[in-house]
Amino acid sequence: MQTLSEQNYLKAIYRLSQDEGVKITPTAIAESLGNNPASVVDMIRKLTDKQLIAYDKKAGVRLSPQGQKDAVLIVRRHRLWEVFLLEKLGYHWDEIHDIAEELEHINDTTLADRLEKFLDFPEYDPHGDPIPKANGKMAKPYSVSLADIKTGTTCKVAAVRDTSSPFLQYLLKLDIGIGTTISLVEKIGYDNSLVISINGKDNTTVSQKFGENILVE
Amino acid sequence: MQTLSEQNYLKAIYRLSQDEGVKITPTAIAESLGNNPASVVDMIRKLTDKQLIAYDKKAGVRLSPQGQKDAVLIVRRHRLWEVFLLEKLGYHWDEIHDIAEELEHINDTTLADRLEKFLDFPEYDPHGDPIPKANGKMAKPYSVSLADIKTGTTCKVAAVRDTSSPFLQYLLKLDIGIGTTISLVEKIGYDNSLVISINGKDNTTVSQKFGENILVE
DNA sequence: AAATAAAATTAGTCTTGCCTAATTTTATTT
DNA sequence: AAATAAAATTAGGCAAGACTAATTTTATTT
Repeated sequence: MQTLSEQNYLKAIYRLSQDEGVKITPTAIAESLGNNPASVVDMIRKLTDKQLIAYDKKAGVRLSPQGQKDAVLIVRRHRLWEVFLLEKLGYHWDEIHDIAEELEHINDTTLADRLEKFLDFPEYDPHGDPIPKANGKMAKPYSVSLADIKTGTTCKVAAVRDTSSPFLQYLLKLDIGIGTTISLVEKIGYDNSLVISINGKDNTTVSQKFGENILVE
Repeated sequence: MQTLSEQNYLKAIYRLSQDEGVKITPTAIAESLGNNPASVVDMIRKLTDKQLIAYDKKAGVRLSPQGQKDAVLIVRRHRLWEVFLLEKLGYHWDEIHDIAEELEHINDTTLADRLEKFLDFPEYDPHGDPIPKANGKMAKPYSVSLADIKTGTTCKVAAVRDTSSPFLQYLLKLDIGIGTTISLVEKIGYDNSLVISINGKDNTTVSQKFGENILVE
């Protein structure tokens, strides 16, 4: 098994690899973890030695089959714990990420499977991210954002891209959660702000950045 | 807050301080953690600087009020997680200690309290150890062992002193758990072995060490 | 009380995982 | 293509937390 740090690197690389066609560079990993690129180079060497990743200057960093498996397991644990914290312990969705970030590292052969069963095999976590099954398979993540849809369309919130507390608290204030109905009333050409109607209520204007962080179906 | 290592030292010192009247020496701590005494001396300095312990050559190591508080909180978390693992996830009592050992370090202001509520405020953990309340108070631990009672007496298993997997698996094989009725039929003078009857069934002979690790009421 | 044994401490080392500063390599402009 | 900017890498260092070996202090025997 890996150290805590190694696991966090694997997770970061996995997350970056979700943006298909984007090369995973040391700098990108460094930014993602808030570390110095020099530290990343060290860790790339270590993870390469352990055969968890492969690094090629041209292609960037890629997870090996084993690295992929390990990363997915960490993500699985993270998302299952998030469901537990929300559903069983009554946390709000803006409070669970950081705690799950610690819980995900607890490693026991049957823990994730037992937790999954206890939670009745949830498909998605409270932020709308699909939960990998024990075999590593999972539903396709949502990918269409509120900023992508056509003016006049109505959709439902399926997931959030940003799981940070400030963003989620803002959503709470706007009364937006998973399943909320949103209509895109107008796109402001000047700065791509979005005028939306939440659950059929009065119009609200939100930024492009905001819209990009809400995934819909 | 403390590092993982610091927390483990606090916990070890707390555990040792449960044997009243016994001086807590660097060597004792080292043995308890499987570390080298030299490492313990380093950590004693660090914890002293942080005012979590006080060290006096004569009196040995003692927890400060803050250190005591922190240690009890770790124990509280450990025992609550053990209840969770057994009752909610269906683990057996010989499997939970090591997992709880990791879970206990997860630090969030409300996590332990929420977990306690979710578990319906258990008083004892699956090994019979009392669970500290949020204010640090807890029931008195059981202290009379099977080796302490008089021949001919019948009692109930209240707790186990040894929570290691081998011991608990042995108990499983003997069909002994918390609440099991045991009668002490005879003490063998030669080596203090105990002849016992479990739940009124045929006699079994167990060692003195075994008897000392079973606490009864 | 001296001799011996045990415990505590110090000194120095190692690994992990991070850092900064300097340098080299690769990309992007002009 | 040369100049410049950005990214990657190397070198050297630091703190935490462990270790071993050597030394000093304290306890226990004889």
